[in-house]
Amino acid sequence: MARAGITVERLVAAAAELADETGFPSVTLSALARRFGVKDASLYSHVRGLEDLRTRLALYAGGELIDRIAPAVAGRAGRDALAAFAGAYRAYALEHPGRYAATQIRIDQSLIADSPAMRRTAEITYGMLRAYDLDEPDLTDAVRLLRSTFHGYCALESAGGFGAGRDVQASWDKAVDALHLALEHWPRETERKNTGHD
Amino acid sequence: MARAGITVERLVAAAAELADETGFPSVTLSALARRFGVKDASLYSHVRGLEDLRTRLALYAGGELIDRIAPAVAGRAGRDALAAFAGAYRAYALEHPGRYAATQIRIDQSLIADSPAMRRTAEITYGMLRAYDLDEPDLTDAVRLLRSTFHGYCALESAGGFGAGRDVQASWDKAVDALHLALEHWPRETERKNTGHD
DNA sequence: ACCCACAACCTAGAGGCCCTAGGATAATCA
DNA sequence: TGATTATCCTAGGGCCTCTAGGTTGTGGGT
Repeated sequence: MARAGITVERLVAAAAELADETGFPSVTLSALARRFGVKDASLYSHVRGLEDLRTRLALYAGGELIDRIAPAVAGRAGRDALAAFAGAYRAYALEHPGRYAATQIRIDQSLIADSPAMRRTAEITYGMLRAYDLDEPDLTDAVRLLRSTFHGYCALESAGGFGAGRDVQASWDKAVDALHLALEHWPRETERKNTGHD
Repeated sequence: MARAGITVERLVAAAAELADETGFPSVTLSALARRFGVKDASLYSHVRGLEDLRTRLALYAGGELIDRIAPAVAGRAGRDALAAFAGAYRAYALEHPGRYAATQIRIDQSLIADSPAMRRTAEITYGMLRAYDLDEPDLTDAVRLLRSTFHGYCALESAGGFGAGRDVQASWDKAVDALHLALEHWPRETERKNTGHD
């Protein structure tokens, strides 16, 4: 009997496609097995279970996302960098709704910590904020604000949370402008407190 | 055989409790039936199915949320109103993670449109922004920014997305400050375009 | 007070999912 | 080539949704 030639990598890649096609919640071991012409029990040789697969997918998508953002931001600073970051972020979220949804799931904090993608994301984000000349804890606060707004906007948009009356791209551009403005005139902390790289 | 006395209202209320206790994804018809000491098939007399229950829960939670926000905002304007809105929003999201998660699910747009909770939310949100003297389409853009940031922050926070290094409440206060600043110095549209109440 | 109709609940069962245990076989390597 | 290992299998348990159709408690009409 010919073998399907499954590897963890192929499994995760197929899961990513499946997520974008049918939505993250329906990336299931059964569906994946079906796609490989294999019984679902067979997948347990490659993956510990559904949760394992999903976290792998999350890290995979997180890597893809930052691989899109990094070149967009490269060589830019200030407002340009912010706009590039935002644009790449949202583009990925819209093009790959399933993968993007995967990045939102709760993951063991330790797994996140030593994921190269996450380190790279932190580097690039904090690097982008250098132009605004913020000190801790304002830096961390600013990062949290950016992440929140970007994520919130994409989540709401791809969930159909915005009405159709106003162009969604235009609102996004405005939001980025507003964030740039907020970063430039940031309400600074007078005294320095502890840091805590997000 | 004594009857359990189930109604749609009791069902949704129990689902809300269950959501907060064990997480939104595990609010299931079986679990709910178990809680009422009833077979799961019996619930189909009150609810069309799982999706029906979940959307009811979403609308219910949305109503609770705005019922928290409304009194907090009442009688305030400008920064005060914004801070009150933000505080009530986040407090609800943190106290009732399951219910809050329910509000995030994708719902038939028509169901949302004629939900009184959503109308009330729109009223209060746009009312709160009156102090900033924005015209359309900036108004809608501002609403989208606020919703995005609030939702994104709460989603990330309750998903454990923020490191422990910096106080989460302090970052939130800073974000609200930054939003207030952005609203005050909003990059206005020169020409008027179409409106589209979100 | 009684009967009827309806709503509330039941059992039975199909189908999908996750996951475990243990068996068969293809690929690989000594 | 023969042994080992990784890949895939069948079998089965548990939990889930949902449908079809049967029974029984309850309230309204007479």
